[in-house]
Amino acid sequence: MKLSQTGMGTTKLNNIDEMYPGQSILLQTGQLVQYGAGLFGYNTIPLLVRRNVEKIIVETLNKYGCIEVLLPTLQPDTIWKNSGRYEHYIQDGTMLITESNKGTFCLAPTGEEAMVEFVREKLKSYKNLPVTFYQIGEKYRNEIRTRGYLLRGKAFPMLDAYSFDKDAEGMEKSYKNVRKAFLEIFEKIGLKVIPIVANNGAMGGKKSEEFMLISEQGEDKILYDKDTGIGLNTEILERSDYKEYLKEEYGIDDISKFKEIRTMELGHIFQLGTRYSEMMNGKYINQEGKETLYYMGCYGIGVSRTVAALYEQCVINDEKWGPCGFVLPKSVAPYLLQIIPKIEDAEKVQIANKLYNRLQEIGIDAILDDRENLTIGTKIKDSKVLGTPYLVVIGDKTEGEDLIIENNLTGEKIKTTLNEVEKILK
RNA sequence: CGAGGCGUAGCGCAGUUGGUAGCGCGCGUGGUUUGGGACCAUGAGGUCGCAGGUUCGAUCCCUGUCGCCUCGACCA
Repeated sequence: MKLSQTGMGTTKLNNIDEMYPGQSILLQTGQLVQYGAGLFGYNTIPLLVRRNVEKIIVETLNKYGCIEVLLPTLQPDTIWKNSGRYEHYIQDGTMLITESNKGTFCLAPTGEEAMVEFVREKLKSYKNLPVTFYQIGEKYRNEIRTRGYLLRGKAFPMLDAYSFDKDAEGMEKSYKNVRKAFLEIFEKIGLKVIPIVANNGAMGGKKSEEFMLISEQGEDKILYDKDTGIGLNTEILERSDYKEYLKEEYGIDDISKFKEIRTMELGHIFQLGTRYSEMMNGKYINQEGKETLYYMGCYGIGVSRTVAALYEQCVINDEKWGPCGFVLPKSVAPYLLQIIPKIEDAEKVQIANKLYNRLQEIGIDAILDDRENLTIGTKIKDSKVLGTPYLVVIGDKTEGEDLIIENNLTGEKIKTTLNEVEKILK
């Protein structure tokens, strides 16, 4: 990518939001654009980060045997009326609807209804079970109060997965499968996320866990035991049967040692049992030829929230400048290297172009800072604003094709040559 | 929906005890620069959120309204 073509200039940072410095920087530098409360547009780099996160999710779930599909977000109101959730979601204002001369349509806040409709045609026999379908699609929730930019918005991409099983035992197995996949996903992305006991709340069902990132920026409070790694959402304590619930479903006896910490909920998984199958008449034909209710599980990851959490986590907090940019982890950084030539020196520009073209040929995306009238210092700062993990300056100190690659995270400088750069980037 | 705060140039902000507006950054042009947000000169850019009211005159005062942010309530 040639930086001059992106329109993504940078600016001096001012008055960074103390609570969410990362997203504040994204907004001030035009990488995110706000359209209203909880409504955001993405410039190319955050968009590509989001795609990379989605790619990790897709590849991992596929590896765990899940099947990707895509369901419509704009849905006829009938499927919500049939499931009985229409009134609830309209009353609490969560679901947005749009009227037309062809009837009323709902902007789906979640996907259970659509998924049960989807499998109705596909999973007629026990021979088709078990299966887990998933999609990554935009969800719409008219939140009463948005919060923390992308952390709680009104329109956001969400991974939602649904497992269908013959019985409770199968459901437990599917649940564990996705649970493991989720842990792997967050590990690959580079976020230390812990699964904790959650209240299954409005979703009903049996067992439920949330995938939490420990962070003061989160809106959840959990009780957590550092030594055992076991935690639970404080919402649980509002249940009258919480002691039995913890003991029976999770084998937790004693929570006296647990300490309260703040976290950000990035994912949530549920064992639904037959509750939704009953509501939506989701049935298959069993071995005896009888119609039987599915045992379902559902699983979600807030994709944009994960991207926001990731950006917030990799903010550079400079002693002199304060929060002044990012170093994105290599696992999701769309561009690994920022090439900064001394633009007035034709020879250096030529070397920079050669490097850029060569990397492009071998499939490594780099940013070439071809903007004029900016000092090299400014461009180095900008590599951090954009979150690029490595930078190389091609200027007066550069001799021929010998290059010095700088690691933006560690500050380490590594000598290499134009033809061997990729060895360092890997 | 309860409580508080804020709406002035693309971004971040001043300001006018009422006489239609400035600063820094960014942007255009000319020049000097170029290894950790360079500098000089010169330009462009605003219905001061919107609507009423008071006034000779409102961006400023009053009323209403809309939008945004934070805390609370709520929440797959």
